[in-house]
Amino acid sequence: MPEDRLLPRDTRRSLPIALLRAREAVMSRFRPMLARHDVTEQQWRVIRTLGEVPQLEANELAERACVLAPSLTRIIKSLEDRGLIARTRHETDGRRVLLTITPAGTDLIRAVVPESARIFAELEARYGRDRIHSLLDQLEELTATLSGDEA
Amino acid sequence: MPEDRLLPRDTRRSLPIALLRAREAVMSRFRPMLARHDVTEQQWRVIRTLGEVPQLEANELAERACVLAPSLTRIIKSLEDRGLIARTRHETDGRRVLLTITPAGTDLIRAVVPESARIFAELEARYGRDRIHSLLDQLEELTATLSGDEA
DNA sequence: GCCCTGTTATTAACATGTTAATTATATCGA
DNA sequence: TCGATATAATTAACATGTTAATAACAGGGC
Repeated sequence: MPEDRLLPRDTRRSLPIALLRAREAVMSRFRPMLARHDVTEQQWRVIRTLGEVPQLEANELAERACVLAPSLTRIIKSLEDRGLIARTRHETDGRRVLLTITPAGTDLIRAVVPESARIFAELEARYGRDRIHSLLDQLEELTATLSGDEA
Repeated sequence: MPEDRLLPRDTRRSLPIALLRAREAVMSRFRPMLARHDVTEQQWRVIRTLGEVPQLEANELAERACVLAPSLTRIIKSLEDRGLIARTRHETDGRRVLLTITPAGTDLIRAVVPESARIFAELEARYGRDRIHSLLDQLEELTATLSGDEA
């Protein structure tokens, strides 16, 4: 067993890389459609998240949309300039920022959702609905297990 | 069933977001260690990949390390300046760039690998070795299915 | 040998990721 | 009330993602 090459583990079986590749394989199907609507993947997550509730505080929005606070600050600025979301100050706590979606924002959601559903349906047809749900279950369990406690 | 809220699909069951969260949960365990060695996650993927073969062309390296060409250009510049990798021109084809790891690069690998293995072992212990392999299988199948043909 | 075309890598321009520092506001306790 | 501490958001600085354009070279057909 010559050691001329260093083998960290099994690179072809790396969990982080497998997650990265799978994510890219999935997103490459959605990105062109989102680009046609002039939104990035992250901007779409923010808009869609705001479409689900009457209003959200910035930190909650960041958590749900899976974007870091500095990114959210920039995205909010951009989406507010485009009139897709609205920013308000909390009444009693001047630090907090409240976000809501605008009518233009809901219009965008209504335009994107059917296309998104179509793409996802084709993905389900290709890979199998039950297998996707099974995969989702395992991903959620992994996430829950690892974020359980810090160590 | 009032329609005051728009429900794209089941946001809490979004495959792209689940992959993103899982990836973040995993990487958050490795990032601090890599930071102590002054490399980013992507730089580490590049270095580790080069540690597995005598030499690689840039396009092959980008593919294996899962970084886009423009990112690789920047990373190569940085790692070459730090003496961790070496860049050569292909003998007969002036367009191609050949990359090899340097002794300093292999030193870094030797320093990082044990720590990486320790972190991964703890992850395996926590989530289960067989479950991780099962998850890897499914991720690879999903990736293969979706990148099978373009549509 | 020369144009045409395709390929490889780089650059450009902008958006986001990532960590640390900073600002603004709240809250608590003396 | 004041001052110390904590929290929310922003900013700063750098690295990477993403797409499009460009530069540099190869190869084929004439």
